[in-house]
Amino acid sequence: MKSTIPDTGVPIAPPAGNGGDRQEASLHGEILLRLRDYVVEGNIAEGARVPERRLCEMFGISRTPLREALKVLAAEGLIELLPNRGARVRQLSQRDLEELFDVMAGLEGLAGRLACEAITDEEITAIEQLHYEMYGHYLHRDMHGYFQTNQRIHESIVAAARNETLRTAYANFAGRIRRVRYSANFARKRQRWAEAMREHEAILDALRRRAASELSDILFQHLRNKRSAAIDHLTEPQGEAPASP
Amino acid sequence: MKSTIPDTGVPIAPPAGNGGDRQEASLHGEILLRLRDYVVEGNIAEGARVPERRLCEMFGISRTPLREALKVLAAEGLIELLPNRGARVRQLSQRDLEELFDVMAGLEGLAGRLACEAITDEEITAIEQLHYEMYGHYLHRDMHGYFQTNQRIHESIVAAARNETLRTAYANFAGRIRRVRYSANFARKRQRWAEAMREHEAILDALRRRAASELSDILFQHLRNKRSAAIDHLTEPQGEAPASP
DNA sequence: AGGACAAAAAATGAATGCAAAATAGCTCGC
DNA sequence: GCGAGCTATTTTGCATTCATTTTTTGTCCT
Repeated sequence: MKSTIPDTGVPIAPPAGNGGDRQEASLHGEILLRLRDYVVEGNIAEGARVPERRLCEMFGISRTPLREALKVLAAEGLIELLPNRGARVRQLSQRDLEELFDVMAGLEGLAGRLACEAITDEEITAIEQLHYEMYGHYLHRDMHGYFQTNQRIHESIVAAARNETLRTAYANFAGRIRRVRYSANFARKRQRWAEAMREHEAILDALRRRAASELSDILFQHLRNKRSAAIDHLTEPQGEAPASP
Repeated sequence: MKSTIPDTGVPIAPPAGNGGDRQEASLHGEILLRLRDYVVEGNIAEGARVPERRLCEMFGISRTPLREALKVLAAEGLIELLPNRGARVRQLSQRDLEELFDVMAGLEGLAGRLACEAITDEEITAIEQLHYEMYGHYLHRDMHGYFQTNQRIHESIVAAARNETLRTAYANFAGRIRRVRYSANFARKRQRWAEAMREHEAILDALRRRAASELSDILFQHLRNKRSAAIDHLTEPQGEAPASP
């Protein structure tokens, strides 16, 4: 059987040797980054307890900085804090997911609107490149590649909005959804896939024309449709995904 | 006796008697709410240090829960945490304000869009009532009343969106801006005021027709114009506010 | 045997203690 | 008189400790 927390047996991680390139002076900041990733990547089951003690050992720290990080993650909506009963990975109901997708849709729509005001031709060209790359993945039925490129496109649009506040909020909500996305890959249906490609064409077109309101609408609808696909997938998960033999 | 708190001699604030109707089981939660209000209401100057020790005495608690609350407020963007140098009230640059207003504009646009899908006739009637009330304030040049009613209208639209996630995010960003709003009251100019009233008419009209995209556009633009007024006000603060010598 | 109650164990929430860093204060030199 | 350098105080960050609460375990009664 498989524990919710993979016991690596490893005597803790290097205190300062952070895996990525980012760095944090304070311990709680470092822990926050690592713990957030740990949760977002789905290392703890939905609704399962977040064991303070275990994590303290795992990170090689005391409870104080860990608990500080937990409070922040709770504020971000990744976990829940039950009084006197510890932290649990937040369970997203179908309604929660719908709400999250709608907020993401709104933020992307906003990003598109703002991007129209500031985006350069070079940036548009770059997005076009990504678009063709994604089309290639689509033709080759490369789900993973498609997904990644798709994400990069949306991130490029958000980046083009030139709004760090928006960027941060977007990343936050994306993290909450990603937790789910790890377990269930949406958009498996061919039909939806083709639709998504057409929508992306429309996005590019509106972007080229810097049609702010129109782009905002299209992006919103695009995410809305993603939402439907995702919810459908959760409702009837046996859709058509031929699991690897 | 019931308290392990070292008697500072100061009566401090009532431990459980919170001013509002909300309640929090845990101390850090309680402190978080109170400290957030304390900062949002502008009790600490922009960029000023947030004195841990002082606040601990003020709330009658130890540093642990206070520091947890500080971490959360930092995550919310209200304060900044400088490594080994304590917390400071976040100083919002003009650019930060622009970004915040744009995000608010996007969220309100989203709220309007979603509201069109779910709002009831009764809710619209209620908003119309508020609108007339606000119009009265406008005619009487009652800035404060106008502001409050205006806020209630926007909150009503957000509420009508039936999206708690959006509501929470909206409240968060609104808090960040409110901190500034306390010090500088925007929209002092008569012209902008009249414009805002007209925009509100258009908002109501679109809402009645459940014209989602249109309402989204109008709300975005409405906030965008508010943004301009605010920024203008900051740029030339000698507008008509007689600062104390 | 099954369930209820009680004691033990563990986990949580908050306070305190301690080392390191930063700020302030002070002396000394120019 | 003024500034550089050193020391002392304060402040921060984290670990540890203590009091409660929850959860588990064991026992007893029906």
